[in-house]
Amino acid sequence: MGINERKEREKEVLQKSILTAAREVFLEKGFDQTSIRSIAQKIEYSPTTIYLYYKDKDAILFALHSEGFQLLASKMEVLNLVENPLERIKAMGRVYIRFAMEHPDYYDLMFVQKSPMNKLDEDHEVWQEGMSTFDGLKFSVQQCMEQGYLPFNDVEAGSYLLWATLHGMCNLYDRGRCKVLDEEKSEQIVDLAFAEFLKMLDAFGR
Amino acid sequence: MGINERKEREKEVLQKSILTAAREVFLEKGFDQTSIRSIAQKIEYSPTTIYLYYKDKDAILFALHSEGFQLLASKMEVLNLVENPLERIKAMGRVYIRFAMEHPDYYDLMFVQKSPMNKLDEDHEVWQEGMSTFDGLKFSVQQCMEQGYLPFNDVEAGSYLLWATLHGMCNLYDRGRCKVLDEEKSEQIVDLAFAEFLKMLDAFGR
DNA sequence: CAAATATACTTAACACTGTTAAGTTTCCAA
DNA sequence: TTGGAAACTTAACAGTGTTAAGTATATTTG
Repeated sequence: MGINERKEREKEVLQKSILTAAREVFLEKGFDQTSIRSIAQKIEYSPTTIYLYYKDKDAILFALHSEGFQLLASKMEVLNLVENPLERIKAMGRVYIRFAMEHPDYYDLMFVQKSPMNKLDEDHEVWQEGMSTFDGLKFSVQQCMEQGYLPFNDVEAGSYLLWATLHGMCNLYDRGRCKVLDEEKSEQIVDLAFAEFLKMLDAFGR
Repeated sequence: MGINERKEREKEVLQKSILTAAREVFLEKGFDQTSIRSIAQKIEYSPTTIYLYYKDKDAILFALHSEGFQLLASKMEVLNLVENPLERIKAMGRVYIRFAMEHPDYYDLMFVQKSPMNKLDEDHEVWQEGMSTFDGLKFSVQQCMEQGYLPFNDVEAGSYLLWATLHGMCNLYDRGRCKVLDEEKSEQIVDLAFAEFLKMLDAFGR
C-alpha cells in the first residue's frame, strides 16, 4: 500500500522545508542568529520537532555547507573552457574570490566555521565536498607542474599553498583585519593583492 | 591623603586579576568556554562585578588579544638580527607559523574572531596592535622591492598577500580544512606548503 | 467496531549564555 | 553617630541547544 510511501514523502517535505527555513534565516540574519528556535518559528513548528528530522544543529549547518559547495562548483564549471592550466588557475582564483565576496556567509560555513566539521568527526566520514573542490585545483596544479608553469615539489602542498593564499585574503578581509590599512585601501585590498598574486604566478609562466 | 590612591591601586589589582582569570580560562578551556561566569568563579566574585571593571565581554577579549600581540612581537624581535630583507621575511614567516601553532587560541583571537574588533568599531579607534605588526612586514617588503627581491607594484598589497598566504595556511589547518588531505599529510601540510612558499620567494631572490 | 499501539508533534524543563536594574553591604567623611 | 558614596551581590531578562515526558492523531490489531 502507498500510505507509508506517502508518509515518507511528507516527512521528506518537512525535512526540506526545515532546511529551506534554515537557509533563509542563515542568509538573512547570518550564522550567529541562526538558532533552532528561529528556524522553528519560520516553519511554524515547535523547536523540538526539528530534532526529529536533524540530529542536531551541526547537521543542519552541514547541510547548508554542502549547498554552498554545490553553488561554488556551479560557478567553477566555466573553468573547463580554459585550456591553459595556469590561466585556469588564475581564473579559479577570480571565481573563488568572487564567491567569497558575494556569499560571505556560505564561505564562512564552508571554510571557517568548525560546526559543520563536527558532523564528519562524529560519523567518521571524509570531507567529500572539500575533497572534490580541492581535486579540481590539484588537477590544474599538476598540469602546471608538468608544463613548467609552477616550481612546486609536491602537488598537494603546492595546491594547499595556492588555496591558502586566496583563503587568507578573503578571511582576513571578512574578519575586519584589513583595518591595518586605511579605509579607502581596505575596500580594494583583496583585488590589489590578487593582482600581485597573479604577478608572482606569471614569473614562472615563461 | 593617600586613601584614594590606595583604592585606585586596589581597583587596578582587581582589574588585573580579572584579566588573569580570563586568560587562564581562555587558555585552558578555549574561546567558546570563556564565559563571564567562569571568570567570575575563578576570582570568587559575582559575575556582575566584572562589569564594574570591563565594559563588556568584548573588552576583556580585546585585552587578551593585545596580550597575544605583545607575545608575537616578542617572538619577532630576533628578526632584527637578519640583515637580508628576503631572509628576514622568510624568518618572519617561520616565526608567524610557529606562533599560530603554539598559541592557536591567541592566534584565533588576534586574527580570526570578530569579538575583539567590535571594541574598535564602538570606540572609533584604530587597530594599533595589527598596524604595528603589519608595519614590520611592510618595512621588509619595501626593502625587498627596492633590492629587486620581490616583484610587487604596491608595498601594502604585496605585504597583505604574504600575510594572507601564511594566515590562510594556519587558519585552514586550525579549522580542520586539511581534511582534504589524508591524515598523515594533514599534520605536516603547513610545513610542506611553507616550503613551497619559500621556493616561490626564492625564484626572485636572484 | 472498539481497543491497543505506533507516529507525529508539543510542553516543560535543564543548564547554560551576556547583560542590566535594583538591592545590600562596606567604608569613609562630616 | 549619621549621611552618603563606593563596591559588590541578588535576581531577573531574554536568549541559546537539547532532552524527557506528555499529548494528540492516525493506524493496526483483536
